[in-house]
Amino acid sequence: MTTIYDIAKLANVSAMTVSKVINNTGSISEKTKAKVRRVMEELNYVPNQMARGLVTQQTRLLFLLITDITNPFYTTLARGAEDAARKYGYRLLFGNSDESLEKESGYLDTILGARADGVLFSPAGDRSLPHLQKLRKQKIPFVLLDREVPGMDCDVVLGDSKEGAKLLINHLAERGHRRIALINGSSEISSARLRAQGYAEAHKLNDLELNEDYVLETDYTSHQDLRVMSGWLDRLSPRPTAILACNNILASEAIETIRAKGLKVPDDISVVCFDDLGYMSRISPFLTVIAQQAYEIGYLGTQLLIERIQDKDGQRPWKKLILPVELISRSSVADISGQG
Amino acid sequence: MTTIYDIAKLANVSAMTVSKVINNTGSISEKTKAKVRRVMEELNYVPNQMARGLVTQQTRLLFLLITDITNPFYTTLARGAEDAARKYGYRLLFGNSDESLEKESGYLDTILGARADGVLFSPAGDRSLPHLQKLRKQKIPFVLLDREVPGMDCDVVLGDSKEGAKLLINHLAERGHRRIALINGSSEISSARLRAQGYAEAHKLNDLELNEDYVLETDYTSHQDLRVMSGWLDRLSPRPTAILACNNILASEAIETIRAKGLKVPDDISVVCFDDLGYMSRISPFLTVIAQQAYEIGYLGTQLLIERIQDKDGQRPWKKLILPVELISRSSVADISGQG
DNA sequence: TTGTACGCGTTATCAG
DNA sequence: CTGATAACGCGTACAA
Repeated sequence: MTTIYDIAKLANVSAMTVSKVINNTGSISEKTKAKVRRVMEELNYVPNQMARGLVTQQTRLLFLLITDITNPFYTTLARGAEDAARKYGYRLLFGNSDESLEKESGYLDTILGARADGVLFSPAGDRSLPHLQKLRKQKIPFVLLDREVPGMDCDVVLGDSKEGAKLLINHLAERGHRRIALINGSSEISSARLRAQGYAEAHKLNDLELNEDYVLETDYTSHQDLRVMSGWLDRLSPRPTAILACNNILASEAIETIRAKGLKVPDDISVVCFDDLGYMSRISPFLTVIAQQAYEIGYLGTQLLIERIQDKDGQRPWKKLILPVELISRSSVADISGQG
Repeated sequence: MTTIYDIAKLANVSAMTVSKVINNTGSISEKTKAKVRRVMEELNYVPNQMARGLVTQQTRLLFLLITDITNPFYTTLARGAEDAARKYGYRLLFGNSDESLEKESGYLDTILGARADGVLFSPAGDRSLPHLQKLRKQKIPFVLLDREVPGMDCDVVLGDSKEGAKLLINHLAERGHRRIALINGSSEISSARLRAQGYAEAHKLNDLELNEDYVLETDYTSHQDLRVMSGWLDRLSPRPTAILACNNILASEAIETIRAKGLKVPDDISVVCFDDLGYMSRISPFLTVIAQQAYEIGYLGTQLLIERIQDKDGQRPWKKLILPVELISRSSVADISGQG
């Protein structure tokens, strides 16, 4: 591949002159600049970022690790991160951990090996802690997105999970629901814990009875979810009149489970969940959801990260941003306040 | 950051020995290996891939460039690519060009600069040709996904767009539709052209009249789409009884447009499109679609790419894989064969 | 305004 | 089995 030496030879200058032209450092006559640039064009020269990074000790590369690339919440978040990165002159690369600690670890090696300048990290769960510690030890700045990890002080940007759960329960309670089940993600995920808390608190506020059987903990994205849900729902007696699913995928699984039993949503069971479905909601405005500001979480997180990178070894305190959520009411909830 | 020299010093060996332990090259006594490994653990050592890549001239990094990260078609494709890459010991990074040649060009620089071993490329359109030529000139192997680019001979993996369009038109024709509009993507995108062809051919086969006014060409993902569609639909007289949208996003916009006029889908206008909605289809099994084998396109494309990479300067012919599509019939099509 | 020497962290080559 | 040396492509510091 072409190097600055190839360019230098053809342009009859030294390699250093080429380097200076590329980086606009030092002072080079317009004439030489033009000449060098012409040769670079001809040879389709692209600076080797590895060599460059090796000497400058920075890559201007940001890395975004998300846990589910098929979830509109994360892809919208990615868009926000991308826009912010672009604005500040950084490049952004994505990785998808698929909720797996193992895959996460693989991406960590990629990140560490590539010496990314910073990382936007949506951790698979609390057990991601060692991964974060690794990052910290190598002094690579990172910002947690969507999920916190106990034991790690750092910048975080979150949606207001607890408040979201409360809004959802209130919404259901207002419509006469008193038996509301919760299909939660793993309790090793901070947002799932917060949502469970909101669920519980809202129950007290609305004077609803809490029933442990009504709470199901699942892995996100598990292929077993459907089977587990089905058995769980069968065992529930009396049947809940509503289900709060902790993300859109769980909601889709819940709906499939319900329908497989010949029941209808919302006639027999209402379903609400966290995270909107992007433009898919336009096609069938069905699910009542808590919409998080996904784009903003990505955008603000990236800004925070870049500030950290640029204010090297500055000792200002960690920031924790909690963005408000919004309830979008559609048609997956039945009003049963007239009955019973 | 820790280097092999730090390790070497602490382990009382030379840097070379450390390198050999890392790469399992040469022969090192088990004892030294163990010692070196212990020190690496302690210091959380991660090899610098930049330095490594500089000397080995390979990165074992693959790059996947997609045009819309929020579209389930591409994210499913990404999953397939990821799995294949992992299987063969490569790392996969994503970029999102957002249908923009400019952003695509930015990612191209990243890819070229990072000296990726290979690229999975879903081009923004025909005008991506110079980008591909750049890649070719630098001898970086690539495989085109989902879209071809005229003038560029290379490996390609596609869904069968023409056949898909035909299936959709046949499906509509069988249900009595004779005025079917087409909302297409830019004619600078190969898949859009093929879909238009399939649309036209199926019209002839079904003895339907072709009406140019019934064909709308849009940018994918344009914010203007909604306004344009609205005006276009108003001008159509008589109104089409069905619309074929060339991807799921266009379909969502079409549906929104239709509903904004107080019309119903499918009662007043039926809507079908390309690409399924992933798990979202479970929530509301509404849209009748042509499902492409997104996962397989990603997986096979990656396999093809890796073969190319490993069989360096082999002169075997380019492969063009066209994967079959499947029509999934749901409820966005009305049967009007009984009426007039 | 331009060029030389050196080092970034690693591996290939070859010598011990 | 282990180590010294050069080289990968580039930028910094300094010299010319």
